[in-house]
Amino acid sequence: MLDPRLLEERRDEIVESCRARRFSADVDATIALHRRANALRTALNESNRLRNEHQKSGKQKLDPAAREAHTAEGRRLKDEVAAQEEAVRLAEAELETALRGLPNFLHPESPRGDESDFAVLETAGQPRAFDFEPKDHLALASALDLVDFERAASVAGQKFYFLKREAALLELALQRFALDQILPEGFVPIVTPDLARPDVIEALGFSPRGEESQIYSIAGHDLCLIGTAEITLGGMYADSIFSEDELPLKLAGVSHCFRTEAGAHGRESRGLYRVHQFSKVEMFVFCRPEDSEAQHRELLRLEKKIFDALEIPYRVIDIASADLGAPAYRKFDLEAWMPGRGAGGDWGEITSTSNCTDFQARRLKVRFRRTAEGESAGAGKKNELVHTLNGTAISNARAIVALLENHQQRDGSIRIPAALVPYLGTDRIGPR
RNA sequence: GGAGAGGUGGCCGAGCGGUUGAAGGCACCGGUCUUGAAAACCGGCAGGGCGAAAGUCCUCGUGGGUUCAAAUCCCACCCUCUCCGCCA
Repeated sequence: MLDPRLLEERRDEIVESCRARRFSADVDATIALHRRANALRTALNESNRLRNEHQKSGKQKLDPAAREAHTAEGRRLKDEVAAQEEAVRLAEAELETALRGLPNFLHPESPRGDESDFAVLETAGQPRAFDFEPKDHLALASALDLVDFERAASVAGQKFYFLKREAALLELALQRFALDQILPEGFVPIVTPDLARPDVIEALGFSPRGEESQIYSIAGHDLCLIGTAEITLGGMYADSIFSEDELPLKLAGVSHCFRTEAGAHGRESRGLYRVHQFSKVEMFVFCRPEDSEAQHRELLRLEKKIFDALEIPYRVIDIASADLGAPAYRKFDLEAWMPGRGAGGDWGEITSTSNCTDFQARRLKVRFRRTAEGESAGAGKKNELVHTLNGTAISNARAIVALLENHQQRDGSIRIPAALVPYLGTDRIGPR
């Protein structure tokens, strides 16, 4: 959520952000709502002040007639305040709804345009030149008996899967491998709940309800399955105040992720690429505003480190404005080369890292206290909102796709990159 | 799921229906003292809205209610803890 006080001051930027993200939102109407809510709030304050004064005067001894008059006036003031409170409540609710429709500011360097208008920041590794016809991960996994979509469909439905044999171990190995890559950087490893309350999900900027929702709801309970540990990790510190020396706080969340993939049919989504459930190690950072850009680069660096070690070619893209979503100020994705994707191979998203600045922190009420360095007085400093960032360390289903397709051998076996061998316990899967 | 206890400021913890936005302690900040640090002592210090400021308003889990007046009384809900049951 944006700071309503910045609406007028930075109106043009917000309008530009809406346009660039293809958000239809009325910024000027929101400004008007903010003004109206403020005016009503100020009027209510004045009424409250009068009421407080009246109440104080009621503490003295009064003769019966005066007491009766006083009580009557007290009732009148009470009713007046109640009416104004209702008006304020409505106005503020309206403002909040409008505010929720506004996206974050846009990083000046984020490419403007649609999904396909991303900028390629760099490419690492070379797509492998095969001396045989490479298969896609589904063919490879079927031949090696690593997945079972058919039986999963009968158990849970389409787009669920059983991972079998080395694939099951690979899932666990990748998680621990990814954790070991980032823990030395100061991340606290955390296994989070896989469910969360709708209000937490909303506070992080996701929509738990509605036709288009990517979020599963639990029938009979006020709970949803999380789409990412970003939700639980962000919610973990909702309504808290850090001291400056606690920042940056870096969390490495391990969770399952669930997505309805509503409206995703027909897109390139064979096999494990787009599924309803996968597990993920997610990095989440709370930091000072002045540090968030550097932290964003740091998350990107760690993502690259992980896929470098997995010997998977990838490119880094700077996501274009219309593909950014509401909370992200800027977003970088890693796209791995997937030889089995499309006709002759294609890039496929494997990680994503976003700087959400204070957009999530505002609704979550995550703040920090500066330790008053240099300031003369030291007192009277306001607490500030932190910035939040998130980034994928490893997202399992897609990491497995990339591993199988990139490291397949002529005989149908899969070479395991050296860095992963200690975790998986073998340097090769198959042939069978 | 059943029974009981409880949710107060960054943390711990007091709080007769009005004098309590809140005692006390810890932490933190400033100062005195000290070669320096510690200790001791003095002072400051909840969060948020509106406002240039003075100031003013709101907030004692959440939402209702009683009252001229609620952190204090009543109701509902949420959460935590203890015991019992069930269970990987």
